[in-house]
Parts: sequence; C-alpha cells; structure tokens
Amino acid sequence: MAVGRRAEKMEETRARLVAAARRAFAEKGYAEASMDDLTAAAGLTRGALYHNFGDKRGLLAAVVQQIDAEMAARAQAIAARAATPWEGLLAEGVAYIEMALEPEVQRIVLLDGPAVLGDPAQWPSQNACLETTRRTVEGLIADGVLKPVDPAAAAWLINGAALNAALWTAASSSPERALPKAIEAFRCLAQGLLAKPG
Amino acid sequence: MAVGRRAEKMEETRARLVAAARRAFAEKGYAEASMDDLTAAAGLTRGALYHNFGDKRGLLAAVVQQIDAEMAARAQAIAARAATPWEGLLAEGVAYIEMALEPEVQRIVLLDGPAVLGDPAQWPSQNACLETTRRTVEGLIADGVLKPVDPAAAAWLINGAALNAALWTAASSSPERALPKAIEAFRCLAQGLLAKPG
DNA sequence: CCATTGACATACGCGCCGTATGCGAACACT
DNA sequence: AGTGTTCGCATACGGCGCGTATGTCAATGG
Repeated sequence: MAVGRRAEKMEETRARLVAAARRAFAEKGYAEASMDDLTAAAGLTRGALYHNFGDKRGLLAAVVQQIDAEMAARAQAIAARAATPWEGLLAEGVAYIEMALEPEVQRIVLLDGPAVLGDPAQWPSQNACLETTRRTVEGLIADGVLKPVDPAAAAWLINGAALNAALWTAASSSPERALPKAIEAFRCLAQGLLAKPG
Repeated sequence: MAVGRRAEKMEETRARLVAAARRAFAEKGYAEASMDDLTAAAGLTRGALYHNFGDKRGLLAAVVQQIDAEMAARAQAIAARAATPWEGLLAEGVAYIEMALEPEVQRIVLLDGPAVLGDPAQWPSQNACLETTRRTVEGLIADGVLKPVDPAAAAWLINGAALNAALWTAASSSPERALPKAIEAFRCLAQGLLAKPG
C-alpha cells in the first residue's frame, strides 16, 4: 500500500538522522558535534540533513521535540497512577527529576536546547512537558487544592525546580546520596503551593 | 610605585576584553560572537585574548564570574536590609528574578554559561550567588525557621525557581503583567520550606 | 647599557557550516 | 509501458572562525 514509497523512505531518513543526532549531541554536545560525522554515522551526508531539517538548529529542534514528547508521556503515565491529583503532581515532578538525571536529557534538553533554541516556552510545538504540568496545576487550583496562583507560572516553576534538582544531583560528588535530598527539597517546595498546608 | 607597570597594563587589557565580551556575548550570544570582532572592538587582537584567557571559553568564564559576583553582591545587600532572615531570603529570590530579567544576565549566565561551561556548581570560583543563598538557608534551618532539608539542595532549588521565574516572565508576551504573577508563585513555593507554614 | 622576559600582533592551517549544482529513482500522465 | 517531471539526496564550492606558531617591541633586572 503505502501512500507513496517516497514519503515512507523520507520518514526513515528523518528518523535515522534524529537517532544519530541524539547520540552525537548527547555525547559531544551540540557545538562539538560535526554534521559530517553525524550524517556519516547514519549512512547519509549533509545533503539529507539540510533537505529535511533546514539547518543544524532544525535538527536539534527535532531531537528536543522527540525527547520532550517521550518525557511528557512517561510523566503523564506516572501521574495517572497516583492516588490523588496532588500526589500525581508530586510524582510527576519526581519523575522529571529522575529523567533529567539521564545525561542525554540533561545535555540536550536542559543545557544545549535553551541555549541554542531559546526559551522552551516559545519552542515550536510548545513544550509538551510544561503543557502536561500546567493542565494538572489548573485542575488542582479549580479543586481548591492549590492556592490560586497563575497556572502557567506555577507549572514553569515546578518544572524548573525539578530540573534544577536533577542538575544539582548530577553535579553532586555522590549522586546516589544526593538524589533523596533533592527529592525531599523538591517536595517541600511544592507543598508551598497547597491551599491548606500540612 | 606600582608593583610593575606591566601587570597594571595587563589588568586593564583584561578588563577591556571582559567588557567587550560582555557586550558581544549579551547581544549575539556566545556561539555567534566572533573573537576577531570582539577583540577589535576593544582595540586589540585575538593575540591578547589567547594570552590572557587561554581560549574563548576562558573568556566566557571570566565574564560569567564577573556578572555572578555583581549579582551576589546586589542580592546580599538587598537581603541585609530585610527585617528578618526569612524576609531576606524571599527578597533575595525576588532580586534574582529581577536581575535575571536583564537580557545580559539571562543570555550569558543562564543560557550560554551552563551550556558551554557545564553545571554552575562546578564552575571555578564556585558560583557566588549559590553560596550566598546556601549560607542564608543554613542559618534559617539552624534557627528552626525552615524544615531541616539539605541546605545546598534547597539553595539550588530556590535559585533555580527564581531564575526560572525570570525566564518565564521574559518569555511571556507581556513581561510587565507576568512579573507579579511569577513573584507570587515564587513566594508560594518558597513558603513550602517553612517549618511552621502560614 | 645590554640581555631577557613577556605581552601582544601577525600569519597560517584546518574544520565546519551553509549553498549551489548534479544525479538518479519514484511519481504522473497518456 | 514509455516519457517527462519532481524531488530526495549526494557532491562541489566558498567563506568564516578558531587555535597555534611565529614575530616584534617595550619593560624589567643586573
């Protein structure tokens, strides 16, 4: 069948480039990753790259979007298993912390992404992670569980706190020991949003 | 006098390069800033740069350190004027939010800095801002004002929340309107650290 | 006063990005 | 099926920017 052998092949090309880019960007960082090497590793050349993604930044954007979508899906699945929406929000945050510990996520999404693409808020296909959190917060405010703060601001700060918790943990001399402390501090901070503390 | 006319002149050279770099990095971003242009704007050449700072990253490190020191000094001065240490911590956070709204700080310290130099925690001459906040938190925990969380983790998260508040504000379509919301959300989060909420 | 150090300028090579051009396979149309 | 066209991708080219090696001149010190 296939709506065209062309489009099908092109999708595979894009996927292979994105996959190779994920590895290269994660290992060397965006700036140090050579497009020649990267495309060669995918069995292609820079021609394919510029045809599919416009430029190096376009490729990074595609990679970030893919990882972001995976993160949002994981977080949502974890939050859905929680007993209450509030527990879900906390679990979501902890999940972000743990995901952000992966070098790939840290390097690409947290470090190079914002530096090269600008603030995540204005990324094309608006950051899925943030959107997920924002909706959760909105619901909790409507239910009177959280103080009536701006949902977008709160979501951003919660995500930011979680990601910073991960950065701090990763930078620690002993991440194993640091992780529980980071999670504890994160949970404390989050409790500040509760309408009725305790 | 002077312990040598040489060293004195060299200090001025370094200062001029750092000043030019601040402008260039703030306007064009680290990656797009040309060393040739930058040094020419300072009335020098790349020779001076590599002699004084080793490489481009070294120059960025010097710039970041300078801005970081200025921020820490400002924050400390503001915190010192507060009625209580707890109010001081909040004022410090709000001050960080406002400072991080300046494009120079945002671009250099928050975006390019971490991406190029790695996590701020392991920057040479350990991030002065974080150190300031950590000490404040430590005191507040000792006084029983805050919950007994890890001071380093808490300081990192507070700073992270403040800086993210600034990023969110800056990315907003109307920063003027967004700033109070961001500050409000930040204050809520911070309250989560209080031993006796309310 | 001269030898030496060292701060900075100049000259060179290499890598990498973006674009313009070329080729061959999949589509459309008869 | 055959042919003209499209288009995905490879190849070729130009330019810029970084880092290093080399040169130069002023400031030191004996």
